[in-house]
Amino acid sequence: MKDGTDSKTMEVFGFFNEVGIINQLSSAILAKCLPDGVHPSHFSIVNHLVRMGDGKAPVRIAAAMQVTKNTMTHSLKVLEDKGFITVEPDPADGRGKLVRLTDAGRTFRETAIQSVMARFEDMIEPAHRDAMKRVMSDLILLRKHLDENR
Amino acid sequence: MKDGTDSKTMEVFGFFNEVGIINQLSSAILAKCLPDGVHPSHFSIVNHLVRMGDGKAPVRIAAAMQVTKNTMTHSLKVLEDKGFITVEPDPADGRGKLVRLTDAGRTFRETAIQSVMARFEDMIEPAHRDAMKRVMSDLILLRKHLDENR
DNA sequence: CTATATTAGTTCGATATCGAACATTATGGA
DNA sequence: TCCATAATGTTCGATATCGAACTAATATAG
Repeated sequence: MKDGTDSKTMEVFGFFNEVGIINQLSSAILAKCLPDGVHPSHFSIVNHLVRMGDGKAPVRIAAAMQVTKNTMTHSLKVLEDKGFITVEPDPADGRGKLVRLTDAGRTFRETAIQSVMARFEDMIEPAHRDAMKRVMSDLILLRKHLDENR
Repeated sequence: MKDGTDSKTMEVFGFFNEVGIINQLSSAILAKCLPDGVHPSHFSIVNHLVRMGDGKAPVRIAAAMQVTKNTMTHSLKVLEDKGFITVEPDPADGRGKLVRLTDAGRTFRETAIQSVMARFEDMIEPAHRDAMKRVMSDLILLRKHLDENR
């Protein structure tokens, strides 16, 4: 108001501001539930491979995770060193590689999820679950639109 | 479902997943609207000082931005080098410093906001503004709760 | 079939961020 | 008053991420 910003701008910035803070807080919580040396982004990659299926090319995972290829190269190296994934050449494309989960990777994900949910047990009350449910469809709408028009 | 995760976990992770993607996409858009060498986090600091008033201690800004003190030290150095802020010792507390905006800092914020909103003009339709308005109160509820219980 | 353009992955240098340890200054209780 | 405790800001080393340039392999146009 007093800074002269118009109402549309304040609405849009206000929305993205709330989203940014919630993301930061939830990432911080997740980070504390992960083993030392495992970053939330590493968890996201493993989680994605469990949910969407493994045997994917790094460039596909990078696109899904919204990071650059070089970042993915680095993250996959970390996950491979930890034994959570394997990275093999793609027999069908000499340029490509295929990423596959190991049992240790799947176990890591299960453990991490249990740890996070245990943390949330004391924290997320029914009212908050209801709020999450209420906003989901709109968030998906906005996410899809931003994703398609970036 | 097929991965055996229970429905509460899927709800909670689904919510934070959408929030994370939206945050990433909006940050990427903001980043492209900023001058070279200015990070979205730098914009956030200046924006915060305009909205909440300047003359604050770095540790206060760090708390508001949800980053550590050392990160704030670094970011303030960047902003000072760019001439967007001044950092002076706090006369009332020998340990502290006070951060103040310069005219260049305020101008930078105005320009950045105009640039981002111009980008959003072609992108955010009335339906999306409505969606943002609908979710705001629930997002604020969740943000406050997470913030208080971290 | 060959030359060009595109794609996958990597490497390099730079920046943002973090945790831990540190020096300096305030504050509060004996 | 004086010492223990806390708070502010900084420094250091490590990691995540990015953009740009590079190599190798594939795809496409002529």
